[in-house]
Amino acid sequence: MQQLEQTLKAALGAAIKNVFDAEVASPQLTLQPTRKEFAGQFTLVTFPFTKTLGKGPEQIGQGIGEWLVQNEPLVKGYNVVKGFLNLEIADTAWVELFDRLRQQPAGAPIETGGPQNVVVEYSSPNTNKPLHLGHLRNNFLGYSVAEILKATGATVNKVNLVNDRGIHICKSMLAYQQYGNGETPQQAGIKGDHLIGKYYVLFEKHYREQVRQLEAEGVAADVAKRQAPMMLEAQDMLRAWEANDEQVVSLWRQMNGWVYEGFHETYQTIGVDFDKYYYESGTYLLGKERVEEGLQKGVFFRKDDGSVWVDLKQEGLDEKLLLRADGTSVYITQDLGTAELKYQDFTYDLSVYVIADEQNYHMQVLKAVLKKLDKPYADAIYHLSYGMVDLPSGKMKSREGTVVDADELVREVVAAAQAATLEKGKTEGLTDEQAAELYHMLGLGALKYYLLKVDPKKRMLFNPEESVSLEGHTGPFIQYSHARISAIRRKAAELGIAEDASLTSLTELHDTERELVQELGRYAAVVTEAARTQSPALVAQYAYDVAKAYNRVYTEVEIFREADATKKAFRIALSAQTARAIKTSMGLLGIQVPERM
RNA sequence: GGUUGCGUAGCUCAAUUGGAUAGAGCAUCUGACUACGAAUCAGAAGGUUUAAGGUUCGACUCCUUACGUGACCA
Repeated sequence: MQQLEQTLKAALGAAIKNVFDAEVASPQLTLQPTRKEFAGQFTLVTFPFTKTLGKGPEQIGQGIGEWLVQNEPLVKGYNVVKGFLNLEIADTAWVELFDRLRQQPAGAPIETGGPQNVVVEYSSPNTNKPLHLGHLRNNFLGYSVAEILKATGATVNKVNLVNDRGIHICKSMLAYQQYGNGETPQQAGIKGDHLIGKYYVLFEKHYREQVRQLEAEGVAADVAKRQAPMMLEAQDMLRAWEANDEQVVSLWRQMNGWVYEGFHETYQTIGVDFDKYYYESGTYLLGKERVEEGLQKGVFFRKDDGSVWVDLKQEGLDEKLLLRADGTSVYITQDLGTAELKYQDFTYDLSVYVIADEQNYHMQVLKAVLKKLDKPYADAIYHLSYGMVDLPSGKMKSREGTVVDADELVREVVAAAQAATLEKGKTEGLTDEQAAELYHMLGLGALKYYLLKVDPKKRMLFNPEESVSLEGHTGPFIQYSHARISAIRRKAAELGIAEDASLTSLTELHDTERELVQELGRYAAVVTEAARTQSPALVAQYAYDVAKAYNRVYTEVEIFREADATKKAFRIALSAQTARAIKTSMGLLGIQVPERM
């Protein structure tokens, strides 16, 4: 389609030169798709030229349109509505475009001139509780953005930075030590991450009890929170951990090991993966070195109490703590170390951090601090800041128990897909194993699409009923379209109709066919834009548009009953190409599509 | 208090980055299966784009103010 637009733009330039004897820079010639209610496929807005050409917008449109019809074979007709020149492109051009599309090798990179060596950090869980709905949006986004960037020919490494140390981890450990009786995931019959989550909750429960007790004894609220025995013990444990206390470290290893097994299982289930893991326990010391470096360079300063700060007022930010008075690290300390490690490992020209928008300020600070340190990789850092997921009941709050657990949610969407499939009686001829695979594909397709179709930057509402819906603007709608096309292709194969027949004798298209070809032609532009803005939502919308356009063709024209052999061959080829477009764009979202459903 | 994001149909989301009569899905109503897969398609209804001003050929989009709502920083 780019070629087609290039040719058109060149012709438009020539038209303006010939009719109005003026030059217009090519970037000023912006073509947009013609709105449905008017004839044509491309529209030129002529308002911007009224000044330079000294004519009215309609006059300009008429002049250009007339010249194009006379001199440019691509343009078969035009109409002018106010300042809009609508161009009708000859069907032969659309057939040629289609022919080029289907001959493109699968997986050929889309050249965008964008970054070539990318690191995408996503997921990045804490090891004190299982993954929840918010992590799912994060995971699906990260995976999809990585795939989209790969499609532009970039080398992409997906990394997971595990937050495996700190006071919150010690809380779970402490509760386990006190109430666990050596329980293991195997004994308890639950996943390791859920087991640890259980003890984290237990900590909170007993801790709050102690705070209440102290308050009842007349201790002030903030003092009670700091002085509660369990909090003090957790802090002791953190110090012991940092001092490498053998017993504490060994418990930490054991419990984190259980969590990792649990996470791994979840990652496999939801179909995401990582090329490399980083652990904050392995990067925070390097971060401390960077703080030292900043002190030596004189870009950081030490306060009287010994804490280390950076002044970012020049950058429009504030003063920021980098190291506590007791020498222990804060979040940003380890982030400095991780950024450096990642650069050592991958020498990226783009480093994406998939992190919720509540950390906007933090990420600005990180980038600014790295710039202060004069790190070459500071500018390559990009915060893919996504909005939080709300529930119909409001915000998810772990303290109020309103958190939607990821594993449970996945089970529910798969069960819903199973129920719907059984109700429709579509399991005929499938083995139990194939059926289970299908339910999984559909359930996850619904959930992933639901979370990815919204602009990442925006906060979104999670409605449990809509997330498992299989109709309308959903993943399963698109999957269904693919399955239906597959049925057609199977039949075509049985009938011996080739998908790559020559189409040179085809000169006329049905309106719906033309619209579908135009959709198919947008693919490269959509991926380019999605990569630039790091927005899988654009790809999600595109996959839907393609499926929708195909379904219209399907009801409007006949395929196997078509008498004209060329038209029949074209429709089979169009079906095949549509299936390919659906499969690849859904693939960029991490969603698989079935052959039958 | 300071910084910052958001506000579009009853609900959930779009709107090619300043372009035409603001589009989809859900929900509601109507129509299309003895056909190639109805998890589909077609149609109806639904809007002062929170409000008021401003910028210009043109504003959901940019600017100002107010209101509502969220996040972050103390």
